[in-house]
Amino acid sequence: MYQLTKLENNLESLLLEFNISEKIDIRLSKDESYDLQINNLVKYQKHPKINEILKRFKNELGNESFIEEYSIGNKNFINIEVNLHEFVNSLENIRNFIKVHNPQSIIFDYGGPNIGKPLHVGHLRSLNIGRSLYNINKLAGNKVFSDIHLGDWGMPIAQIIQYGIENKIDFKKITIEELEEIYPSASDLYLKNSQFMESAQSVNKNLNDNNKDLINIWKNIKSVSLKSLKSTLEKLYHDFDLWKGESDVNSLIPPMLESLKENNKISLDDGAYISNLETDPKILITKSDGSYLYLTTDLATVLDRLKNTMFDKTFYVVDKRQKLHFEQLFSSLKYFDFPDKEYAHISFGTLNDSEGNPFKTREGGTKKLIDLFDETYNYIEKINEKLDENSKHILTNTVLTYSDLITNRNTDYKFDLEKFTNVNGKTGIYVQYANVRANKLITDSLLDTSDFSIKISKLDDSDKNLLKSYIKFEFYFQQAIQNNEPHHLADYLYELSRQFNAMYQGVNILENPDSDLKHNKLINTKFFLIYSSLLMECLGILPVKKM
RNA sequence: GCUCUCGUAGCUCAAAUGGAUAGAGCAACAGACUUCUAAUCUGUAGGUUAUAGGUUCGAGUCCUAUCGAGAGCGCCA
Repeated sequence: MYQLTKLENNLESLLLEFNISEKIDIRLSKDESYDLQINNLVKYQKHPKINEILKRFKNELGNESFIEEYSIGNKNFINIEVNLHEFVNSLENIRNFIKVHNPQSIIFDYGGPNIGKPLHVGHLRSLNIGRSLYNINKLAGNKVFSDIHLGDWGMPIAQIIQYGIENKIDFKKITIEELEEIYPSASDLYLKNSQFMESAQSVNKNLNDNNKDLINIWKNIKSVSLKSLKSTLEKLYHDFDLWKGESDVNSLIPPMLESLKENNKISLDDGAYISNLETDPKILITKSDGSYLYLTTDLATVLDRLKNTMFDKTFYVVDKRQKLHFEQLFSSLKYFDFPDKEYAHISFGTLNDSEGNPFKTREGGTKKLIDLFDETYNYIEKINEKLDENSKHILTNTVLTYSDLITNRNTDYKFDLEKFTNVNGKTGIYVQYANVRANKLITDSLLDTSDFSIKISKLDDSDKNLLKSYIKFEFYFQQAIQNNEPHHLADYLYELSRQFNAMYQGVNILENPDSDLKHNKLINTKFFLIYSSLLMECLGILPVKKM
């Protein structure tokens, strides 16, 4: 952790004197009576100079003011108890402690909603995980860009246009409702009717070639769709820095392909261009009619970003079934000699209904995200009829976010509305409730917030448990940012909230005759609010004022 | 057929990348309310980590096999 960086460095250079190159890792202790542990010496139990090493370690540990006490157990596990007084004095600075040393520039690619159809439940995870990682990296001091990366090009659009042409639909007057009806019919027809398929493919080819009439139709569709998309996203408290789409890179593709041909990176196979990279399966770059694929536009998108957005990394927040696509994309970037940058597929599992089956409407179609929002909203309304509209809105988004982020992103999970809206358990409602209680307490107390000191001797167990839990923040934050896994922070927020509630419930704070005890608990509450709010920010959750 | 994930308490999930006695929540059971927001809190019980081997000081985590579940596999995105 931040306060112990110096100690870690000292211990590392100490070991170097014994020709041991070892990264010292101070971690949370498994032993309940301690806070931190160092396990690095376990593997050197039989080192000839272990006794001397231990002696030097004891010297270093003894000189560290942040350490109250330590013990070296069997097998040389080292346990550390932190000095609460020193720790409490540093608590306010948590926002500085989580800053990275070398800030980087990161693009978050949300793997695009398709403009032909409304946001469906499948988009929820990409939005939640993406927003959380975006916030976490921003708090860490990295430069971040979110790009919704719309699916506004390719076969789906061509299918819609061809369907519209055949059914004499006036695209200038088209509504979102009509558009939403066309897409399923068009894609259904595409699979069943080979003549329609050919026509649609020809539309796709002509779009790629910038046919003016088709582009005008496309513009109408996109504008109608985007308006609806933005209104749904606004309701879910999502926004993006970049509203780019696949269409934006269309003009970059022909020169890119020319260059790849010149450099002998791609060649014809059954009329289509495939990568010359030896892979199984082969990587398809264009279709045999010359039109483009998912991979073609993704490659060109990287070119576009290299030109317009300085970046060190790109994170593709896209579901795990597209693993092969991203493996192909990343190996192609390398094989095609694109500039060396970091690319990662932040994959996630499927969101299923409470039975564990894919989410469907009663009619069997894909379920709209806005419908899931409305159902959750109505459910919360039933539980507490007195809530104002804004609180219901925030709580709805809390439920949709927290329940999504509490699980490891790669695990498939079941959306169980009854479970997720329960105040008991690891739910968004529970963490909001603790935050509301704490806020009310501070407001009613008229606490002087300039004095953050605590009387250590007057702390009871519930105070200490809560205070010591703040030690874990940096560890979980690091876990989250290193592995791109928000669930560590979601789980930790529950732990803090539970411990706050335990402290709150123990004794009456405001009416307490012991003024030191009262002061301690109010300051502790203040700390809880700092941490709880910061965690909510990490997760993309707004604190509710009352509930 | 090939490739890749996964299998942890009755249920839903964790486990800091190989560290000590595998942790939470729900459900169950037993308690605490003329409340600073009880939409709460306290306690009890629940495990041969799918199975069988292996690697080493140490394995839920790594390797091999078997069983079981899911996903992907050039002209969709």
